[in-house]
Amino acid sequence: MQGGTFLFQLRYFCMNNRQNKFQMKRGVTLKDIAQKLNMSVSTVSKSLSNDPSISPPTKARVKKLADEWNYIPNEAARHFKLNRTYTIGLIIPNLMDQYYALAINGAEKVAGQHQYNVIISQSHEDPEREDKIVDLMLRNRVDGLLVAISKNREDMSVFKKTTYTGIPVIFFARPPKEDGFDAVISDNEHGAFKATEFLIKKGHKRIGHIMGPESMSVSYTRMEGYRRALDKYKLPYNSALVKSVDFTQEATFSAMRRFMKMVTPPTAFFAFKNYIALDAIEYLKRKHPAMLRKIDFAGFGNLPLLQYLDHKPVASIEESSYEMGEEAARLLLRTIHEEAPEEGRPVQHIQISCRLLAHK
Amino acid sequence: MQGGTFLFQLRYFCMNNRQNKFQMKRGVTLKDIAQKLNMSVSTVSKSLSNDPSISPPTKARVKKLADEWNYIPNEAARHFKLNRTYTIGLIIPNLMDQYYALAINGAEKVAGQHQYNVIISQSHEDPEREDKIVDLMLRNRVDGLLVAISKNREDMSVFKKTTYTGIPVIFFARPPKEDGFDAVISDNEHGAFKATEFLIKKGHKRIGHIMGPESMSVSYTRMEGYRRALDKYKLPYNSALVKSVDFTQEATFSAMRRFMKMVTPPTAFFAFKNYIALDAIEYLKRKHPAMLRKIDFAGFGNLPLLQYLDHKPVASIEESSYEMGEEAARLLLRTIHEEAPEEGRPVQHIQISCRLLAHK
DNA sequence: TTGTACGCGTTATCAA
DNA sequence: TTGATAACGCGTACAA
Repeated sequence: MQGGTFLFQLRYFCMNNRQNKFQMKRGVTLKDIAQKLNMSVSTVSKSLSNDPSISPPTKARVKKLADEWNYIPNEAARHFKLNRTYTIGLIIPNLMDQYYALAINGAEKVAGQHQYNVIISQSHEDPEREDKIVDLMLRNRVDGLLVAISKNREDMSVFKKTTYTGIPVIFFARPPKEDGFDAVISDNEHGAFKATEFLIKKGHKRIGHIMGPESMSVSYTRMEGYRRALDKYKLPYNSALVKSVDFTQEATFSAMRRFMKMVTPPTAFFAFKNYIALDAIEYLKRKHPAMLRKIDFAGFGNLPLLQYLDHKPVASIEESSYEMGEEAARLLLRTIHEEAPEEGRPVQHIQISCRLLAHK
Repeated sequence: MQGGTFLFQLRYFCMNNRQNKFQMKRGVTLKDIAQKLNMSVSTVSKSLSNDPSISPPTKARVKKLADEWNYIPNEAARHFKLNRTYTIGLIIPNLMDQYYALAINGAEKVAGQHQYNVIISQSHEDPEREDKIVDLMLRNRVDGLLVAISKNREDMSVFKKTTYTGIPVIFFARPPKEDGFDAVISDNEHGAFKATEFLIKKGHKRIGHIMGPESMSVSYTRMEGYRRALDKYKLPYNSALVKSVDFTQEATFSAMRRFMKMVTPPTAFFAFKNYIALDAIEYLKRKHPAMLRKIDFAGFGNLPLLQYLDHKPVASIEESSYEMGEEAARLLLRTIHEEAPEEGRPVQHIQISCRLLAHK
């Protein structure tokens, strides 16, 4: 059924010539097959789904023609009837961040295992854009939403609305500040603790923290871990050693400038994430090359690109974002398949533990 | 219309209590609104689409209730009727490659501008998996396909079938070996020429080429550019200086091992792409640290991560993958909206020119 | 063993 | 100005 079939296909399409491109036939339907074979649509439908009530010869005829005509079942129609699209929407800040790319892989895997499609969209850290994406996805009737919210998100009403409408939303990586939402997150506090502890054990007494944006709750959680580590090892906490950045290179440069201007700058930094640490290292390269080898960094995110770097963090907190994507998707599917989502259900939280990874 | 509305929503959902979770109502419909207001569905539909034949008071009543009940139009149903899903499928080898991540951004932008959704899937360089993805996407009736084929793809029949069925396919970045397919690609030969020329002008006389997989046509195109540059500058072409790899680190290491074993190893390399150059540099770091500063690399792909590297290629060929994604999506949408796709149409090719980018 | 009828949410057409 | 009806592709309960 190679070339010949294709030509036949072409003829077939030419036959039902509809002028309007928007009404153009886009694929063979059960009806087409039924007409050709002089039988009813339901017989064709049953034949193709191997219904035992259909006689083998009939089945054979149907399957033969379906094959020749290259029939492809229309899942959209099937789902339409079921009132579900078997599609989940995935909203992330940025595809270029390998962390999210990995999480997507995990989510896609789980979704695929359950015959779900995934549609991905990026907020580019813009809450307004995020709102539009949610709206678009709801219009397209995704069965659920997987969201790593943009860093400046304040108003959670869109997501509340979504949940109340019966479309479950699972947050991952970046939980909302507000309580009451299902979420899958890393064990951020413990990870931060371990990273800081690693630096302390390496002998550092004065450790700075390049904190994440103040608009994100994770920033505080990680800061708390940093603080707990200092406490445990009887090091003083000094708020001057904590500076918040917004992920832009400029912000990190500016923070580093202020750090390095101090009378006694920190000898090590725990960074909210390693993309930030890389910018901080870049700053040292440009402005304080002599310090490069004296200052240690540790941060979240064991990025594949780290392997190529000469100057890199001494330790990373491996966040298992692939696993997080998997877990988030699993939780979402579970929620989707739950009975009676109207009933009150406890908020679900899943924590993925982090691993400390010393480099070199 | 905050909290109160939501509660109402809840009650609303509880009222039509259907046991079966698969038949559960998932959102307010036109019918619901029509029933409540004692009018026909068509009136409601027209009111919401601002049909001039509906009286302003009626429109107002409808819109008010639609708002209160938080009506969200069901695009799936709408598309179902129109026989199109306003969704395009995007198949790439790997999301972790920033090159594709950027291309996706470009494609998404253009698709979004035309109210199209994008569903993304990764082949992970596995043709079989790619086949399954195509099948799945066709079952879901995407309106068109954007594909960067996996490196080992030999049999193009799936895509032929797709095209003949009336679903346009645009290839990008990696065109098929076979002719006859629409594609958007970089000006690979010229890019390769410029990269090699750059190395020559830097004084190198013995330039190796770490070639891409032999299964990919682009590999030959880039090799041709390399060869043309040698020719132009009267340097001898030596097939021993060309070694093909398959993107794995092991393959690149092995190629470099053979290169460095030569009596006079190359003093510079033109790499099929910079991810390969990075592995080659990594090899030198481990095995020939002394040579690190003496050997130059140039390759395709100006990756954002390059900025953080100490040892990096001296030049990159900027492929404008964002632009390529845009162009590919544009071409696809144009093809989708074409009248009479049955008619013979010349194969469409778009070339994106590359820019040489010297680093540091 | 096969066919008929219906419904999913929406829009377009035609009738009232 | 509004309403009734058909249609999109499919599955299924029920009738023949």
